[in-house]
Amino acid sequence: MEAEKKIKKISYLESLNSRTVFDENCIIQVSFALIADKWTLLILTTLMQGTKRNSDLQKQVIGISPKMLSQTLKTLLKYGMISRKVYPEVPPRVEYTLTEFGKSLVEPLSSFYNWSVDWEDKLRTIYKKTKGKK
Amino acid sequence: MEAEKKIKKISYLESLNSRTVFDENCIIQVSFALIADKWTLLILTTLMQGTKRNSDLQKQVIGISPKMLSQTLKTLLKYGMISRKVYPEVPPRVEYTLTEFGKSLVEPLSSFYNWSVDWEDKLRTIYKKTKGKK
DNA sequence: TTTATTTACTACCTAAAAGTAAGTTATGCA
DNA sequence: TGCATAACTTACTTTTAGGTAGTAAATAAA
Repeated sequence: MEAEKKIKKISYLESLNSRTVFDENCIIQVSFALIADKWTLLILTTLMQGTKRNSDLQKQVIGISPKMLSQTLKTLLKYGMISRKVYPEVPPRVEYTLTEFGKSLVEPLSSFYNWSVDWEDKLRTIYKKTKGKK
Repeated sequence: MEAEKKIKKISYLESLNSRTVFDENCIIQVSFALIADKWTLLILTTLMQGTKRNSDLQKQVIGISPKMLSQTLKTLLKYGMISRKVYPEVPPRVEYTLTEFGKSLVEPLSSFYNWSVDWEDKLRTIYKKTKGKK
């Protein structure tokens, strides 16, 4: 990224004054309300690798139930973040792909991924201590 | 950011092969399990503005209940992402500040913030349609 | 016609998250 | 001691997330 663009980008957050209110009129609260949950972010991250079938996702996103997978895909479809293509085959084949809107999340999600890698030891220690419970 | 660093950073995600499994041994699943929820991310984003008191956060993070605020702050304290300083005054004053670990989230959170601003119209349309319900 | 296979949906249930409201602690000073 | 106030906690209730199991659609091949 060019230094110029970087400066512009960080400035959004720095432009907030200390009395900025984060309500539903604030776009960051809106976006967190829509996508800030574990399964949604994991599925989006997985789809960044490319087109996937339902069964691929079921294999890759360990721990997700078939119901949550279908439900989350349906929501992302409704949001326009993924597209769905059905192949008239037997057995049926359905493929999910990120739309341009979905792909726009590559940067924030990569950023989170990098952060996780950088702080891996610390994060694992916390996770063990809390056993995933907050 | 220098182009070199940028390349290194994006490569974490690109280095995954298409059969990578996202289970609890995968660091991205661990980090999402710990912090991927609306209130946690909103409080962290707010604290990126600097030190805040409980009552400041209550005023800025619209919609959060006092219980959720206390609870989330307690969790972040346990994670070592924020520090807590009590001033022996009347009435009591307690200030919360991001630790170095907490500050390390500036980049991913800024990235999300920028994304939200870039897609503001689309996000608001979705939010209205769904009324925040998934 | 029956079978096989993937996807998706529904109904029912349990567990966890989160809201409400009331009460408690901590604090320094009068 | 009593007070005033911010910060915090607890008990209770409601809401939402999530799991399991069963079923249906699709259709080519047996």
